[in-house]
Amino acid sequence: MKITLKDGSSRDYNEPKSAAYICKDISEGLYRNACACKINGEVCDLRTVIADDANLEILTADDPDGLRAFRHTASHILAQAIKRLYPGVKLAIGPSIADGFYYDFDCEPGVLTSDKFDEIEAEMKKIVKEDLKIERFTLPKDEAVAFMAGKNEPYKVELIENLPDGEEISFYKQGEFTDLCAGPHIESTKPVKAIKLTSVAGAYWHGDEHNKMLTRIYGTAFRKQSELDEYLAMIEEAKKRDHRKIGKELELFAIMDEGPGFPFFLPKGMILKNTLIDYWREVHTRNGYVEISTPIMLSRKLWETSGHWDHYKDNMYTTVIDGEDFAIKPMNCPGSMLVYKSKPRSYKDLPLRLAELGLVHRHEKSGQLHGLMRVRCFTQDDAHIYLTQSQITDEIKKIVRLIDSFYNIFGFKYHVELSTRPENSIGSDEDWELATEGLRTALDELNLPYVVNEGDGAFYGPKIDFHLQDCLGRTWQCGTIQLDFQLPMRFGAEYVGQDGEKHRPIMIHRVVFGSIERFIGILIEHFAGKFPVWLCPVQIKVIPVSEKYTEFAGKVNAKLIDAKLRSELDARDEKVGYKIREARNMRIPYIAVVGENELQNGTVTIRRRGSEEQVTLGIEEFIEEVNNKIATKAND
RNA sequence: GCCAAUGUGGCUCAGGGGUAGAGCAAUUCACUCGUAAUGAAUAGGUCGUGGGUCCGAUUCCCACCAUUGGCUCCA
Repeated sequence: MKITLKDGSSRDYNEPKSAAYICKDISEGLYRNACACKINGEVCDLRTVIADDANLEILTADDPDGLRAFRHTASHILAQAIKRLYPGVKLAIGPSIADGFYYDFDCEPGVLTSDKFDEIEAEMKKIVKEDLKIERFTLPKDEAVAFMAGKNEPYKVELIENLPDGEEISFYKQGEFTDLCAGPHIESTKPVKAIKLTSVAGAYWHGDEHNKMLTRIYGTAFRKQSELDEYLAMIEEAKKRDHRKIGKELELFAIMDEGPGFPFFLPKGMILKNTLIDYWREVHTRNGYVEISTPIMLSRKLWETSGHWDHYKDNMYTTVIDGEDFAIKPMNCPGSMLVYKSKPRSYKDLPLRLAELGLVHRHEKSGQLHGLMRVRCFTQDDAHIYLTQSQITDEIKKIVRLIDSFYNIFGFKYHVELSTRPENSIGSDEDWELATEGLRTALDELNLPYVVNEGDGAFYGPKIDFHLQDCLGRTWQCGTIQLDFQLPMRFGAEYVGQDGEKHRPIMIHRVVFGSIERFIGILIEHFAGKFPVWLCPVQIKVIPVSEKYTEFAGKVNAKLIDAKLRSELDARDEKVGYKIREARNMRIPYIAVVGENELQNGTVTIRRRGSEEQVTLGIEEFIEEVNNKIATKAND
């Protein structure tokens, strides 16, 4: 047989050989680092025996698939250590994940807690040192069930029973420990030299909250201690960008015990928020949107018509006014619908784009609140677009381009998901089909890569979601575009067509920021508080060298404020160095120092954020520089 | 909501069965200063809340609230 390698070279063998054998044949060094391989493009175990001509690629821990195999082995080592230390614990599942691995265990409460990590890690290191050879074997399904039943592992039995009949079930054995596993795995426990358990958490069996909660231990693993140390240092650095920490430091927002999930915007955070909104208004006006504002609280009857009372009631805050039920709006759409219906509409009005910066309230469960990212009241930069079926694809494309252009300003990377019909939904199959195809077509025509999220749509229609990343790589849904045939029908919305007949419009719900609160959270973490100048709550700090120059500094500051720049005077009786330090800590982009020289010449000596260099400029010249920076919305 | 951890002055944190400490911030005074912390003094906390155990609780136990990491859910 002929084995073709990644570099195009090939090797011939007269009899079937394992990938591991061939790898060793290529190079001992490569073999030492090999974790898995790709045979004809498919990720396989190194133990896989190749009998025919094939393309072979050896995967090391530098390759994502190789690293996955490596860390999957680490998760087995964790399970083995747990079984040694706590034989009564039952095994569930243990895959590798983006930054490491986890394993789910069923145990009595309090058995597996983070204070046991030292002990568990010590046992894991022992297993690594033992250099246990990892062997793969398969069993027919019934024997596999019997095997795991014999080991008293009910979760494994359930997993096997759910596998297709007639399939050979694969197992991996290392020393006394055997686990049900599809693989691939590395060949021995020995290379897993740098392991760290990172956290413990509850996780439902099969991810279903009706099932038992298991204990999940998260960890990560590398080939070298230095790589692990580097990773942990990187995580520590990333945590310094946490919007909750920076939000406090820069006095942007606060969340008080008196209002869990209800953020307060402080003066500086309010500038950030308003600046974003100003820009948003400008762009939307330019793009044919008109703005409305609808009440925060509306009658139960409205929510019954919209379907929210039946489908969203657990998340709504309600009250009683004059003996009648009211709900605080969790969404803006029904209000928008009433505005649409407030007068007769013509086909000439469509697409009608009604935008609203709507403050919505949703009762999120206590455990899911997270700084500004997940709150109980937030401002959606909402818009509802009423249009005809033939206008759908074009309009969706326009919105996608709009969202893309917004995110590009900040340099955000995002990924797109298309979510389809959920179980708890309203509307006909035909409408769902039509709506989903409309979204799909727009994405396809724009050549935008996306993943499909089956069953994850809103109860009234499918959606396109835009996801942004926070400092730790967790993704948050921000922009979304939802197509809705239901609400226009429920509310009996109409327009008069060219034919003089009444027709039903289709509705698009869309947000760009998503929630302004969440978007600001992402913004803070993305820039680590070093916002582009146009967004900075304070753009310039004017610092007099001593009290003698406070008056002059005040004049400079006033001039900057007159030029519509956000400038602050630091008139405190402190040394220059002290005030500079503080201005830097506040990530202020321009520090303007004035003393005798500047007083004589009518200049300012400035320091730009990120630079130690001092430049003396005329005041007008400085104003021009800052204005240019603002106009371009440039990031640092 | 579920699993686990945490909760000490405005902030960051130490301590610990005999009713609390540091640094920064604040206030006052002195210095009048040229690019990442001038010095001194003063003030500030019933140790998240409510119960319980104990001669005595901030410390131990229970409940609740909030926060953090996950799960589930979601903008």
